[in-house]
Amino acid sequence: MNLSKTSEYALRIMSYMAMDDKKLHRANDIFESLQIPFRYLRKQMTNLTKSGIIISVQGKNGGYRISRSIGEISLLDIIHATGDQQIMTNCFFGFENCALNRQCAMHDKWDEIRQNINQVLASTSLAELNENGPDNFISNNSIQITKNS
Amino acid sequence: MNLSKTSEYALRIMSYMAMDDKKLHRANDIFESLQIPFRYLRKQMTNLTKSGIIISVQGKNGGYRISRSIGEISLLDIIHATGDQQIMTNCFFGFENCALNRQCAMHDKWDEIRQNINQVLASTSLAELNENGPDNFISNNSIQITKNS
DNA sequence: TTAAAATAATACCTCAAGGTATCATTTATG
DNA sequence: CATAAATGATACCTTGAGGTATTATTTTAA
Ligand code: SF4
Ligand code: SF4
Repeated sequence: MNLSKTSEYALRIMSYMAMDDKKLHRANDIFESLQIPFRYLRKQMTNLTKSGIIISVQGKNGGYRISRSIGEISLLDIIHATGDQQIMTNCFFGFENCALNRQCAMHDKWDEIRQNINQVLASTSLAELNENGPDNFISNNSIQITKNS
Repeated sequence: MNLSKTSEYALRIMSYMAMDDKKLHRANDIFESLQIPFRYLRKQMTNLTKSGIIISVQGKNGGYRISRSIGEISLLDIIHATGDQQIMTNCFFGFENCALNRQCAMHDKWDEIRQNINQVLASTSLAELNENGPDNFISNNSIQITKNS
């Protein structure tokens, strides 16, 4: 599997924001804790805003805030918010149009794997994530990317 | 998850060849049953040859043959043969360098998912695939891509 | 020995995801 | 009001995976 990098970023961002979920987070603060190129992060923040999963406040002292209770936001919600709708291809072999007269040996196995992943992502909330080591998995070590304004 | 398209193609190719595993298959025959762009398929055939998972015979009446018993070739072997060494990123968030003072809530869940997938891929052989609907999952419907020599 | 039928090698093209740069807009505050 | 500090919009650049095109090589068989 590969989540798109964009989804990985979104997951980092939301997890970070969940650590102080009522706060208005500035893009700059988020940048300093995550390892995401600054301008790309900025772009994605407005994307996430458009998706409705966060809200933005413009102007001086502006920033972003999680729009719902972190107990109600699943990791799958976050992935979907980025536009990645389907995380794994339906057919293991990548066929768009399988005849499916009778299923091949991989069909059910693959289906099971996909369901398993979906179940984990759908049942894990930001709140749960937040209870467990957010100060760790958010690599709040020193910044590794230079910002360049 | 996404296997690379190249890996999906390799899985199709090997599955197809496994249907007649002692035969010398011409690239052209393979092309007509799978939905893979012809020239790209040709390129990949020589790649697979270099990897050793198939052997090639040049010249007129040449072609490709599976190099080992299909009972000994796992789907994971095929994926590895394409150069895709790691099918899922280790860290769910895509961090290269997680501090890991204490693991975050996703670490074990993600690990389990990865192991599960690996286990399925490593334990499913071409032979098993071949017992179950190869005439179906190999979309041997009419060709959908034009070959252009 | 020559032509045809196959694979091999090499170089190039294309496109979307990821990333950057610039300017515009909004808002707080002195 | 003017400035600064924040986000928004827009356009562009870069890179690698996927895909094409061309030429070279190997082998069979008429
Ligand atoms: S039966 Fe096999 S080939 Fe067909 S869609 Fe399912 S996994 Fe793909
Ligand atoms: S603990 Fe969490 S953030 Fe760290 S490597 Fe594991 S999954 Fe990634």
